[in-house]
Amino acid sequence: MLDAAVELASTDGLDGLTLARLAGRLGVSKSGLFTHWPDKETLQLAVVERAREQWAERVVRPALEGRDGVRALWALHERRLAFYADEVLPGGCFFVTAQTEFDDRPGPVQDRLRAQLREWEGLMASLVRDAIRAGELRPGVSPGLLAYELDALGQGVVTRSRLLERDAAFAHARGAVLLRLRGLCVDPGLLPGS
Amino acid sequence: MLDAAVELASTDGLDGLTLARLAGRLGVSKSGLFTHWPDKETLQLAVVERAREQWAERVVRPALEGRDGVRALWALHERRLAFYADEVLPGGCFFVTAQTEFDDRPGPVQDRLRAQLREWEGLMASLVRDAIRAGELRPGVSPGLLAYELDALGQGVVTRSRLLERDAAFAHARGAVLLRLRGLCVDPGLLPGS
DNA sequence: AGAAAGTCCGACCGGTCGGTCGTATTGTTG
DNA sequence: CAACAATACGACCGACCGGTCGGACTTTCT
Repeated sequence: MLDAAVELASTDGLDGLTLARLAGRLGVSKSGLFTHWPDKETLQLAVVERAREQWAERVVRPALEGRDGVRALWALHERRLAFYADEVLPGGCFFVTAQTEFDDRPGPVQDRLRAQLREWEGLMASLVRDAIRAGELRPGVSPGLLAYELDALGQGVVTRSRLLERDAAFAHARGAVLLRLRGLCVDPGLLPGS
Repeated sequence: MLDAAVELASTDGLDGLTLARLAGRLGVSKSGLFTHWPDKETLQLAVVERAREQWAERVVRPALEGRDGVRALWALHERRLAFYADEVLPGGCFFVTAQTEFDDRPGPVQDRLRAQLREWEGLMASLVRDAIRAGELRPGVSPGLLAYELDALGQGVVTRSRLLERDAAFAHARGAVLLRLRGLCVDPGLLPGS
């Protein structure tokens, strides 16, 4: 049920997500939605939470299982690109849409999105720290900076694959991170060949 | 006049840009707007065009004057960050908002945004080619890939500086591109020291 | 069986949206 | 001074927004 809402929100935004359209898509009446959520903002918060679960299920968990350090970082990036390429969400990425929409609109929704972004970058930064500690990455690399790079390079593919040449955009997103990680890796064997 | 529209659109999006609110902000009546633009889509197109002019005036032109190659690439990035840091637009960046909003909404507005994005990345890619030809950058670097990297790393700061720690976000955006260009530069003296 | 609680519905509310229209005002031209 | 185009206006339109409300149906508990 919330999955349909996440799909709609990924294309039209959390605000463009209309109660009437969501109801129509679910085959229920608009007032029926109010049985489960008292108002739109509460529904938006539920949608944000569901999007997080979906991201954890389809990107984070499969990428991290059995991996750590640099291999986990790379798997995270590849899973992310696969999530976009498979068009799991029609709008590409819920978080890109929602963060852009709410980055200058204070309130509970922004607070939740901020916390989730912090958690996501924190995950990557901590994987970087693990990799340094394990001797996989050259010491001296800033975890926060590298997390920013990886996230920005991954995020950039969403609009670019839709507005410009799709295949080239994905190739760039993949190649950029691969180049960056290879440059920092003590043992290049941890990363795929090409 | 269109400047006010660009400002509003940078925060609320091209669709969230309401005729009534724009009229109120300009101190004119809503119907007065229809004297100049037949409908909202025409106004949106005019806003997109005005945003391009503003970007050309405040970022591209000052960055390119008297520079070329790597120095021009770096100046482009620093001008871009300054544009964001100075909060020229209350929403941070018109193009980030508009591209995210219209990347899955076909039509004349999307076509225009696509053309502008192509032009922007094309400019950077061609500067990269110039730099290679001039011997400033190591040969073998892909202009398209590097343009993607520079743009993604610059774009990422917009939402991140608003949702996370502002200063850290700008430092990351600056440091990431500086590191990347320094790694490719034959003569590091072309770039600032830190 | 019957009361209570949960679920969902259609009808409706005030407000805002993009857009139209008739009109008043203004500046220009003969 | 009169005629005319340009400009701006308030009033208004149908559509859609988020949200409310009273009633119908179903399930559960006593």
